Amino acid sequence: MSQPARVRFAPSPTGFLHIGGARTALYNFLLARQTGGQFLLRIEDTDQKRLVPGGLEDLLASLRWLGLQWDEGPEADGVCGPYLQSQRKEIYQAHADELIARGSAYICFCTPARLAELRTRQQQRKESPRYDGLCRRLTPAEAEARVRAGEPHVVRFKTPREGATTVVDVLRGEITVHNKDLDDSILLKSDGWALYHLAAMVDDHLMMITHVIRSSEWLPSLPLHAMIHRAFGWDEPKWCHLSVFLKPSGKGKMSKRESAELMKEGHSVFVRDLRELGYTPEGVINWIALMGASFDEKQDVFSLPELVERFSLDHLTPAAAAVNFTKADHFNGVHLRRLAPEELARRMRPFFEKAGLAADEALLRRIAPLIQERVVTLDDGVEMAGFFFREHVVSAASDLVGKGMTSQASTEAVHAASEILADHADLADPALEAKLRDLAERLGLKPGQLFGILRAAVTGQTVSPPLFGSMAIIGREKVLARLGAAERTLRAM
RNA sequence: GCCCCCAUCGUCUAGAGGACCAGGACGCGGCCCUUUCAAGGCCUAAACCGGGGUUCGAAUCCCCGUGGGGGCACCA
Repeated sequence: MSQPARVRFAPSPTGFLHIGGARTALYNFLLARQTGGQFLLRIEDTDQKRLVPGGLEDLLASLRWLGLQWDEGPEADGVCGPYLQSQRKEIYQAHADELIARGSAYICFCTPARLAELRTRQQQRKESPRYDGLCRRLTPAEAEARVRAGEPHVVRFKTPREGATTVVDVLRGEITVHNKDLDDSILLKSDGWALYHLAAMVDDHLMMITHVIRSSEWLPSLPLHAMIHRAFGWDEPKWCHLSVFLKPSGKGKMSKRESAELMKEGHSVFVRDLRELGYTPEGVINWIALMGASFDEKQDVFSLPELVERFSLDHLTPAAAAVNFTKADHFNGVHLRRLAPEELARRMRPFFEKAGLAADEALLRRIAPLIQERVVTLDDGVEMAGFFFREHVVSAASDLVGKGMTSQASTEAVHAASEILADHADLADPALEAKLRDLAERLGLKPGQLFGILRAAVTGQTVSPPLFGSMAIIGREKVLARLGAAERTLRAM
């Protein structure tokens, strides 16, 4: 085992937690647990304009639902707090000052208007938009005087103009860029707030982060981030940039509109939606863990503890991965089948209640084994087993007529079956099935023909959980009542 | 436009120079089991982006091309 890793998930609460963020959080969590280290949650909320109401709450709830509890962060105080960047403004300002003192940053007075104009000119000339370094020429005395005079200003990083910067990414090896291709990025805005580049690097250092595991959209600014660490004289953390998720077609990232379309098909990229759609934390975790990774040559079903055991950054792949919702269903079904029936019942209950069915827990517990290998998501049970909770079921007349049979023959079959069933106080009697098979034979029917009619009569469905198990749970009285109703429907044809 | 990253079945991936007529999983198709639907079991089809090198030997290393992705904000 490697040294204990101190890692962090550092989202910005500008929306609801999606599977990309969840997977980043998961890998951080796994490395921390795997190495006996700590998993921190830091909220990057320096840009108050972009915050979404309820975003933070959703984030904490989604992470907890997935089972990714953080060791330090909001609602889990630690020695490195506060863990909300909005409460760390002065820390960043002090570090910006230090960078200026070290000659690695400078104060810039250029107005947004000049910057915009500069950018336009550069684009017209087909040059990359970059700050021209005008304020680099200011002497410290000049700069200080203008600051004191109240002139608006930002702090920029003084990126070397010559040479190249090399940074090592765990998944990709050395990445080298020419410094001339880099910009003098802004570190501190004119309102005094730090930008991500400064805030995140300062916090990662102060919070003693050993591995920065984040989305690969940060790769382009990796050289800047490494230079910031180096400018302070700090040791760099290990950098690990995760592959991005592409839409199912593999062409491009998921857009907002596509996410809405997905929801209609029972899929989503948002954790809160997945939960509502009847996915389990186990299924979602398993699904996203394997998008961009492989932990075993012969096995791909894992629980969270199993993932902790096997996790290693070496198992991650740098290539982008297309999201595959069919696979989410598969993993969800697998994990649903792994649940103890009582647990399945407990988890399905809210979905029955949401559907307006008074789901008695004891009854649900008896039903669970019957539908366990049939449900893909927790809400599937409602459609599959709703008939257990309803007083009456309505069967379509056409469904009550056996395959290849007349309504007359079907009526007789229902009637004869009712008489046999009436003889059994307990429909769980194992002899019952043999008797009904005998009946089928006597009537010259295949078992499937008779059972099909009974299924439709008793459950109101053509597809249902096993007939005998279902009847045993429904009970003789109700079964006979439903059969009687079916007989009346058939006679009326 | 510029910079960076990536490239094995439809999809997620195994593969770190000979163990590969390329393995697993999802999905697809077929068979078995079966009262429906599932689940389960068995089987089939399906890939090393292209071109140059290096090497006795390349899916694996290098270069070029192509394709895909990401980034170029006083957002994160």
